[in-house]
Amino acid sequence: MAGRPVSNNSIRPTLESVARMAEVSRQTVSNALNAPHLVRQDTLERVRSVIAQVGYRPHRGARALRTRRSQLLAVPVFPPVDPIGGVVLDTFLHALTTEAQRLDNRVLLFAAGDDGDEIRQYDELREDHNVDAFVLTGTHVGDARTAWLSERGAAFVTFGRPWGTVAHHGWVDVDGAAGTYEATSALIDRGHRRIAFLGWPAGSGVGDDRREGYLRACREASVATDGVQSAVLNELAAGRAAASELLDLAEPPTAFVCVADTLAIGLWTELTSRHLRPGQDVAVVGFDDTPTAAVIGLSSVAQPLQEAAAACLALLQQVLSQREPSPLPPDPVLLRPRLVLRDST
Amino acid sequence: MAGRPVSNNSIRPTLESVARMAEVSRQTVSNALNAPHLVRQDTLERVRSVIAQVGYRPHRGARALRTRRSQLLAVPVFPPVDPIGGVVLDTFLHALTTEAQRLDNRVLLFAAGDDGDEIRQYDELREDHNVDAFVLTGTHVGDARTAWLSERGAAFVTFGRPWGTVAHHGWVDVDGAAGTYEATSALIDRGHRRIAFLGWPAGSGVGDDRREGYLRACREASVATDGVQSAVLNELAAGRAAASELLDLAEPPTAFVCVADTLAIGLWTELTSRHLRPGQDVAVVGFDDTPTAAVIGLSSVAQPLQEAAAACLALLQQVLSQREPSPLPPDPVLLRPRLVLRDST
DNA sequence: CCTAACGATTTGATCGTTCAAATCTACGCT
DNA sequence: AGCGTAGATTTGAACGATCAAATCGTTAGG
Repeated sequence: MAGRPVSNNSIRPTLESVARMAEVSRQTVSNALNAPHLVRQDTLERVRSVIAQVGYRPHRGARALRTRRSQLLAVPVFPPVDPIGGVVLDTFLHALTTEAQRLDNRVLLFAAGDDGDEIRQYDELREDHNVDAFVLTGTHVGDARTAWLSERGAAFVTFGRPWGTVAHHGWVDVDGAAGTYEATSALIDRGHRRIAFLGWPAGSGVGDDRREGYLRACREASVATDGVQSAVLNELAAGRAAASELLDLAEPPTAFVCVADTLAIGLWTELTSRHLRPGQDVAVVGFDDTPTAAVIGLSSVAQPLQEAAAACLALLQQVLSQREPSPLPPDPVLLRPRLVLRDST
Repeated sequence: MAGRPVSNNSIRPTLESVARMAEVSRQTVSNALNAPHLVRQDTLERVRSVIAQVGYRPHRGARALRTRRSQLLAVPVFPPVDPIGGVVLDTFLHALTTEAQRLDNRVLLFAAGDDGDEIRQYDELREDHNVDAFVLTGTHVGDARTAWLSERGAAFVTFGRPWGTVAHHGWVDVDGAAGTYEATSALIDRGHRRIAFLGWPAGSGVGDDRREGYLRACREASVATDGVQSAVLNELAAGRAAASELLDLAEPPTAFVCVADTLAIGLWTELTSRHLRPGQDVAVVGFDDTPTAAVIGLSSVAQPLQEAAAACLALLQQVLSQREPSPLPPDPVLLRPRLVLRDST
């Protein structure tokens, strides 16, 4: 049975102490760890056995000081706003943390208000904390943050496309249009010909993208879309009000595609108050596959957040592996979301 | 006179470079920063002006290597489970991050499954990452984590009482009983004499505590509690089912106190499906004041999460300021929650 | 036989800071 | 003058790792 790490002196083993014990030099131990191919086989085994025996683990602070690499990833947290959809970012954060751990990295959190504040944080995190890279979320039109980071040659990826500009950096995103296209198509396949879209006001990137998928599916199937599109803020009450209006039409929709679960659930409350049963009387599909959707049986388009997080880290590894800030960014990753069908469809 | 205008572009200023420029030694600059009282007034000013001029900021990695203090706080993240109540921990995490930043610290995230896994993470975070302290959430009966940390003299606080044992460590918690007591009393004041409690199964610490407040308020007002108490898992569906049962009683409750918003909302769905209007036909009070509660107009008991986070950091500062692990922990902090009355009461 | 080349290993310097101890200066006191 | 002392400042040595260059031992080539 392999020996468990022996706590010899309560004093933490260092490269030096391991070296003495294995009767080699510091650097050989270091090589055994970081560049094993430079070490002769028998020496390697001897060193490794001592390392295992004393339970040596390199001190990351010391390493960071020398290499200027901290193995730290900075990620922002936001004040909770959206009661339903907020969980998306939380899930992403959790996935990112897990993935980072797998790659022997860690996530350093920071809180920021506006973009300017966030940029100030970047500066501090880079300069003082030696953070290797950043993951940005919530990219928007005219994003000042990416420009700032690019100028300084900082490594970063965004979860979200660089809306409206050419990408000078790596990014990962979910193909929202593909998601709503699939959702809408599924409704059409089930015979619906009057399909409404509960969306956000134009100009939001994400919202426009998701609406596009709905429109394309309808166009291809020659389903009319006039008068059955709403554009409201991402709030339960707003969703409910918009839904109410659509249901009052002379020819009300038989199905709804929603830009987000938050709006879908707003619609849901309106339906139940009208004694309309979701799924039987009116079909509904949301977006984001929040836990709430799962609980109430709402069909929804699920973002592959785990994969998105993994992709972000893969891109970062790619960027970080290059010595100097590369002029051309890595290929962006666009992930396909998955339609989760439940009782509401 | 000052030396020639050194164009130290692009290269980060260090103690050494600042020292040269101010014509003093490294250590004097260090003292100017960390122990100004050791430096003569005029020297201090000279040094400070150079620091400001070149924008010097100490390198935290180097400092950490020497002082064995990283200014880092490790906090766990959990996979999102509770769609409604999960936001509580998120809010707490955000508050913690903000507070930590104010105190020139940062939050390092880690993901863990079970307690054993979490303990393995502690080890790594302490030994390899030099993390100064931990904040634990979700304390439970027979918690293995606190014992492990205490044994090793690690600095930590828990957000949540050490249920069932004597505290060997600092903790911050919210007085759940006080919250449900206040909620129940408010219902009694409004004339309710048949008040149900939607709670969790016994043995959960938090759940028992909150139930206790309800029981005390009823006892003091001679309101009966037999047959109107449920104990179910923290899920919407479970809450709804339990509520349904209670509403079917010969003499159904006119008011509900719920151990969590999740159950309250489960009850809510049952009410609306029975055409009972919350607030008018049946009074409801939840717990946690989640955004969902705010949206639908559900009265709820709000935890002061911002203050809780601040209190956690205050306790940690206290613990960390002592040279050696103190035998007696700092005074625990028990915060009073706040009853937020809305339409449902 | 000499030397070049290569693989394996060691040595010295360095990252930027703080700790611990040494030095220097000025001043008051006998 | 000599001495002790406190305050201000400097010096050398860590902290624990990696980088860059030097060294050593072997082997192959001419």
